[in-house]
Amino acid sequence: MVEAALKAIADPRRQDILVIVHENELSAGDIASRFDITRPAISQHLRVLVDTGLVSMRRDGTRRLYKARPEGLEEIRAFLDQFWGRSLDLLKKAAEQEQQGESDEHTDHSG
Amino acid sequence: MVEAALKAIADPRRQDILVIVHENELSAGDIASRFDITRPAISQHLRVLVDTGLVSMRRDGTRRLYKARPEGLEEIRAFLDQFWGRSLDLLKKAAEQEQQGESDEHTDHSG
DNA sequence: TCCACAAGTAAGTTAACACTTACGTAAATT
DNA sequence: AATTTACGTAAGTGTTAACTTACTTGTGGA
Repeated sequence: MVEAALKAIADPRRQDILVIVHENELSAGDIASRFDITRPAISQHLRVLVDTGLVSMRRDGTRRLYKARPEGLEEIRAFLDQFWGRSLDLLKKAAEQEQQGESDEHTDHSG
Repeated sequence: MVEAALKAIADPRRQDILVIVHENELSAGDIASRFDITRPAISQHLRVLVDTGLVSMRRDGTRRLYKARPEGLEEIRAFLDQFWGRSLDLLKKAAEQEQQGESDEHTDHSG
């Protein structure tokens, strides 16, 4: 379930939508008007975002209002936290030491 | 660039790989042996993980050893943090209050 | 140098997905 | 009830990507 949210947030268009509905609760048409793609396409993205719990929706007459759902993002954060067992802090320190030994990229794979 | 990492981590197979190479530095073949899919498939996943900075690689004779790169994950976390402007805390509080008003799912979309 | 081992690369296949246009649906207006 | 407004759904298309089976590359040993 959280995996679906991760997949959902990986899409750049949905990222943009999330940013837009972050502070403002907006209608589907309003959201769509800010993009170059068609309204149905936005509708489908909104569907994904609602299904994965990243956005909530409520009806207002003939319109549908969407807004970001902080809990959804929080789930992703929690998932990433437990992802490699919260030993992140330890590994981070190791990484900081590593930084002094090598100042280049992570791997060259040029051969 | 971070977006690519997000996309990379969204894949369940790569998530599994990340977990495996989280604490142990393993060879490509060793990693592949833990999955049902073919070795080339794993090789391609490893390529993606290295390219997005989530995993590092070093050569050891004829083998190639992979291990998780905490910095990569950290970048994703940082991205999510700034994603909706760190006002997450405020929204989280709002969400906690919201919990008392509604105990059901985020949206029903059954109509 | 010839062989074996470890791994990446190429090319092709299938499925997923982000789109499109066309159509259906439901609430407000007249 | 018919119309308008706001939106979702259906069906089809092109592209991406996760796989497969072959093949190539590179390292170490006899």
